[in-house]
Order: sequence, then structure tokens, then C-alpha cells
Amino acid sequence: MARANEEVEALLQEYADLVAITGGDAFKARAYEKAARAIGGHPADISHLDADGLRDIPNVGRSIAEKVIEYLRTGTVAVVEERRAKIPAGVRELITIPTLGPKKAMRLYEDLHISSVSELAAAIEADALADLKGFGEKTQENILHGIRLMQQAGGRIPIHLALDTAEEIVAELSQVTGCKRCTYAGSLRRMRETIGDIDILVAAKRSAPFMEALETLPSTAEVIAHGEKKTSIRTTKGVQVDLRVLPPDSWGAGLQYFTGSKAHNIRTRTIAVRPGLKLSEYGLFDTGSGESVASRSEEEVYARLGLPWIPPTLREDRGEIQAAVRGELPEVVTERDVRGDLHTHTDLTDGLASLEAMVEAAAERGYAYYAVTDHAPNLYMQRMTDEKILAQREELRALDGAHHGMRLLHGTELNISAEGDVDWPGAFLVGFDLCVASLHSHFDLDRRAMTRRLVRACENPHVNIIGHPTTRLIGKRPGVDADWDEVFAACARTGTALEINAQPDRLDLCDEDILRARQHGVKFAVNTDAHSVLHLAHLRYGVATAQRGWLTADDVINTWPLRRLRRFLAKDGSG
DNA sequence: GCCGTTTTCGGCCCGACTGTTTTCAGTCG
Repeated sequence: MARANEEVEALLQEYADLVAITGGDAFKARAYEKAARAIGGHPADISHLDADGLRDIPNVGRSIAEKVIEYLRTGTVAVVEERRAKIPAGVRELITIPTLGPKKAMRLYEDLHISSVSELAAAIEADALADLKGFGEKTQENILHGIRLMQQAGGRIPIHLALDTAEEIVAELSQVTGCKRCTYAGSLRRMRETIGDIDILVAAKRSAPFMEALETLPSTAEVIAHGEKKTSIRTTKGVQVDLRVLPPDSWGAGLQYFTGSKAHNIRTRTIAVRPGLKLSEYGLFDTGSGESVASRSEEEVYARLGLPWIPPTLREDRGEIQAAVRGELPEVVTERDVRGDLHTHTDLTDGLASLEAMVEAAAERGYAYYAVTDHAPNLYMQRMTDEKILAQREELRALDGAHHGMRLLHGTELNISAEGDVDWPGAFLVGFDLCVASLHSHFDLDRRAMTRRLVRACENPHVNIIGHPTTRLIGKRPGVDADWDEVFAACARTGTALEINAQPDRLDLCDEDILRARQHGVKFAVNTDAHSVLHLAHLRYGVATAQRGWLTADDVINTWPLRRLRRFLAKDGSG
């Protein structure tokens, strides 16, 4: 993804927030939000576009195009700077607290001069909000709860941001003379859903050129520590990056060591002890002679311990070592196994790209099939109608097979009501090739009602996949409360797949839920829920999550040949 | 601020929930 697109997206979103906070025209704020999203999701690099080219992007008009040009030329936009001068950055941070929007943020700032999340938390603790209009007891409670949720993320960053940063740095350091190997390790290589800091490893004889290269990158804001073996920096986005340079002969041992997890490493080191070996980041050594017996590659190190190579996504000490010893490691699903995406949107509802553009992009990924699943009518803001979705079906049928023979499936994303019903009657639903059904409201039902609701959705003969099942947003919203074992059992019983939603802020189901669901014999669908062409590439995060849940290709319905998938979708027991 | 037109102005993502201001503003999906 072009960096300029992301920068401009962030800038326009910031301006939209500032307009909303300062009480500007709500439609103006929304116009900037829409433009931000459109530019962020635009497949081409905007830094090569002129004003006319920019205006060809939907929701970008003359005024915004001018501001983008101003930004690309000078690095700033005057009107944004003006608003920034009026509103401290911390005030904008306030609206990231769930249940706290621009109006309340502005009141807190104007009346109490609160301009950071920590100040707000302190003010509530000190009962300083008592006389403030609109901040009753319950509101304060909700805000504190929201702050706690944010703090639980604990400064960890979402995986996709970490991966983008890491890949850029790896690309840079790989160019440095003397670089034998370079990659990222740590929780990022294990593809955990959030990342604390980024570990980069280099294999080279001399470390200094790499340390210097890292310190002088344009994205480096601060050098935290500088040494011969390890250097730590903080990027302009506030992410800590640790670089370690290893002797080329230690590459495998170092990679294994720095990939972790800590618990996995403790187990591997313990295994080494019995045959008289010692495992460190420099190699596997014979305790008696001190001689290295393996270190060049991870495969070699694991093999010398009597283990097969273990995929990084499994290295969490969740039984992978024991499984490896027994020769029962799962052959985890890979991105290459996935034959199609079964949950995607177009600009008929809230997607950014046309049906044709999405289909073309999907075909370029080499998919054998692809489902379009726009929102159904009960998500009122999307204004779906029978006519619109049927017209889309016609359009889709006309495109079917036109791109590298990729087959198109017409679907929809239904809304599961509080009672567990979905949008259309069965007679209409039967016309779809597949139906995803998801929760979009009523997240706070009690456990029994929520469980019943989800089970009822599974029992609907037209519902094939439960989309983003827990509806959590990482660092923002916890998943809904349900008796998941009962839901998983219902999925297995009814032939309803559970989605592994690959959006990096969802990753829903999460790895641990997948492990549990798998015990019930549930099948899964790894879907991107793409709202733009670029989102199709988020599949990697969903696949990694599936791997962390120990899934094989056989567990994942969208790795299956179309014929087998269709039998599953028929939901009549033949799948 | 964007868009489409009924072309320079009026509509734009609608409806529900929540808490509180007891008649509705703020937030969310």
C-alpha cells in the first residue's frame, strides 16, 4: 500500500474529527470521513495524481483535492494546522473512548480543560464531573469502562500496522552491504493479534552498518539504545523496534530464540537438557564439549532436538511440542490453500469499489470462486432493497466466469435480530448461493438470550456462515457474552460454518475460540469482509489466526473445491 | 464538503439505544 494514501487518510480523518469536535457542520465532517476512507482504500498511489486524478476518486471534490495537493507538496495543510492549534491532540484522543463522542469531548475540554485520557480518568476518580451536564453516574461509569478497555490493549499495536513497519524496515536493511539474512521475529512472526514491539534480525559479520542504517531511517524518531549486538529505536508512529545482528552461523538458533514464545522456548530448552545439550540464541551446544551441534537453520535446530520444524504460529506452548514429539503436528492451512473469499462487500452498500472492480481484484488473486455478500435491509443505514440485490445478482451472473474462469457466488450478509431471526423470508433467501449472518446490534443481551439468538441463526436452513461471531473489536469492544460451547455445538450439528474474520481489528473468531470450536467438529470460513480492493489482502491475518487455532485446510470450507463447498452450502447433510 | 441535478441548491447513512437535559442529545452500527 502506498504510504501517501495512508497519510492522507489519517490527515483527513483527523480533520473530520476536529470539525466534529469544534461543532462544525456534521455533513462536512462526514464528507471528510468519506473522502478519507475512499483515499485510504484507493488502490493506486495518490502521490502520482494531479487534481483531476484525485477528483476521479469518489467523494473527493475540488476542495479536498486541493488540500491533498497542498499536503503532498508541502507536508502540511493550513486549515488542518489552524484547527490543531485550537484543539490539543489529547482532546481528539478522548473520542477514541467508546461511548464518548465529539460533543462530550468538547464539553470536557471547554468546561474542565481536560485534554487527555489520563486527565479524564483522574477527573472522574476525583469526582470532578459531578456538576457537568450530560455526565451522570452511568455515563461516567461507561467512560471508565471504556478507558479500561483501551488500557488493556496496553500500548500494543494491531498486527497489520506492525507488519507494515517491519516489512519496510526489512526491505531497507536487506539492501545494506553484507546482509546475509534479514527478517522479523517475535510475536509478529507468530502473528499474534497485537504486537508490543518489533524484533528484526539480521545475519551479517559486521553489525555497525545495520545499526546505523536503522538509526538513520526517515521513520526513526528516537534512538532508545545503541549497542554492538542490539539497537532499539522508536518510530515516528511510536512503535519500538529492536534490531539484533547475529553471526550468520547462528541464524537458525537466533531466529528460533527470538521468535519465541517464551513458554515455547522454555520447553525446547528443557528438551535439550536430557541428551546433554544446551540451547541458546547462538546455537545448540554439547554441554560437555561446548561444541555447537546445530545453529544454521531452524530446521536443523529442531531436528537435532528430535522435532520437526514447528510453524511459528503454533509456538505458544499450547501442546505443539508434545504433538511434534508424537508426529501429530497439524498441517496448518496456508494462504495458498484458500480458493475463494466468502464475505465481501461492494459499493452497493458500504464498500468502496464496484462489483466489477472487486471481482477483477479477486480474480487477480487467483481465486477459483468468490462470493459477494452485501448488507441486507435490516441494517437500515445501508438502504438495501429486494430490487437492488436482485439487480446485483443479474450483474454478477453476467460477470460469472469472465475473469480467468473464476466462479461467482451471490450472497448476502444478513442481520441476526435480538430473537435470532434474519432479514428476508426463506422464499427469498433460497435465491442466494450463500448467506452470512452476523450480529450488528443488541450486543448486551444476557448470556442465555445471546446463546439462543445465535443458535436460532444456526438453525436457519439458509444461514451458512456466522460472520465475525463474537463481534469484538480489538482494544475497543469485548465480544458478546454467550455460551460458546453451546453455539459451537449448534454450528457442528446444523452444518453452519464459523467465520474467521480477517479484518485486523476483528480477527474474530480469535485463536483460542477456534481451538475450542474445533473440538466440537465445527467447520470454518476464513473471510476478509473486504470493503475495498485492498482489504482482500487481509486474508493473511485470517489465515494466520486459523493457523494459531491449529486448523488444517480440511477444517476451512473455502479451501475446498467448489463442488464440495456447494454441498456444504446446501446445508442438507450432504456436505 | 460532495454530489447530482429538479444544474448552483438541497439532500446527504437511518433507526435504535442510552442516559438523563422528563422531551431529546449523543453515540453507535
